Amino acid sequence: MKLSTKGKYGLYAMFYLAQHDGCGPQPLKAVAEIGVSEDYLEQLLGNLRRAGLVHTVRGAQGGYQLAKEPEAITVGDIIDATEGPLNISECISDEGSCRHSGQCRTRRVWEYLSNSINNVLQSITLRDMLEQDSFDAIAQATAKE
Amino acid sequence: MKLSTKGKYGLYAMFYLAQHDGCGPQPLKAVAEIGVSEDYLEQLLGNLRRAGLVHTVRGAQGGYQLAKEPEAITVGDIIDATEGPLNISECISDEGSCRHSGQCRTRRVWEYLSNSINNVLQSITLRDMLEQDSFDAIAQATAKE
DNA sequence: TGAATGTTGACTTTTTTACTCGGGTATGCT
DNA sequence: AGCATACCCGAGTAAAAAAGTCAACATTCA
Repeated sequence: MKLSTKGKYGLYAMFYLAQHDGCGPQPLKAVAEIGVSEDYLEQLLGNLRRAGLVHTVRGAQGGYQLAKEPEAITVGDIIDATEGPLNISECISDEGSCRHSGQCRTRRVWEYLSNSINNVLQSITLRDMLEQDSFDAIAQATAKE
Repeated sequence: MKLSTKGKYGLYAMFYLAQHDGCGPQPLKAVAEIGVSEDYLEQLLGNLRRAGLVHTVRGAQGGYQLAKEPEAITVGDIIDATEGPLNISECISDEGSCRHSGQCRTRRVWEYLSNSINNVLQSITLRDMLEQDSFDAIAQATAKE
């Protein structure tokens, strides 16, 4: 189970925009400094725009900027917009795919897992990422022993 | 982000073995009733065996059975054995891949997410799945609102 | 008008998934 | 011993998804 590059670059890009929040629109070329080709990044920012997370200004001196305050954007929002909704098992989205009795028990496991992941992703905002201490407080709960 | 069929069938198979725990070795043909070809299932059970989760008996009247008590096997163990270890971002496993300052902030997010998912997966045992009430108690904490 | 910048959809390449297949090895039964 | 019932292993393959590229277009500013 892993994240695709879309979610990864998507978060890099959004964090970049959060760091430059209030400095006017950032052109694609600047955002691409995070280490991804402009052509590919363009697609991701398109998804983020359609999800209402970034605002764009076309034309010269245009670019991308956050559509909301950093505290109003969660990591979950970003992953959702770039990777599509979390789908651990089609068992959860497709009602018809569960036939065997044994499978219904596992279905509850996927459900529980999905909920847990979503809760975690929704609990972290871009503001938390900007402020080291804020994130530390969140992360502390589940640190490795 | 999604699970592959390996993890899914792996859990189905292990749950099947848990249901037949103490009834002697279950032949591949019987386990395949969960709805997967014998050829494919064989691979998955091979991984589960190498991970020490199932015990096999070769020859006639042979088959597969749990290597430990159901309460000693977690969903995390099974996913690990069949899908390989959780790898949200190579940022966490490969030390060299983190160069930009912005990426290091996101790295902590992946770390936190990985830990959270592992905690959830490790918290559910096959015994919990066998006993409905036991699972309900675990799942209650993160139910949807 | 022209340079800078975002928009769009199609296309290609690469990687991963999800299998299948064939030949091997071990064991129990008669 | 011989045969049937099983598990064991690694190679091969087709389909799908991911990752990235590209070309033509639309918008805005100076």
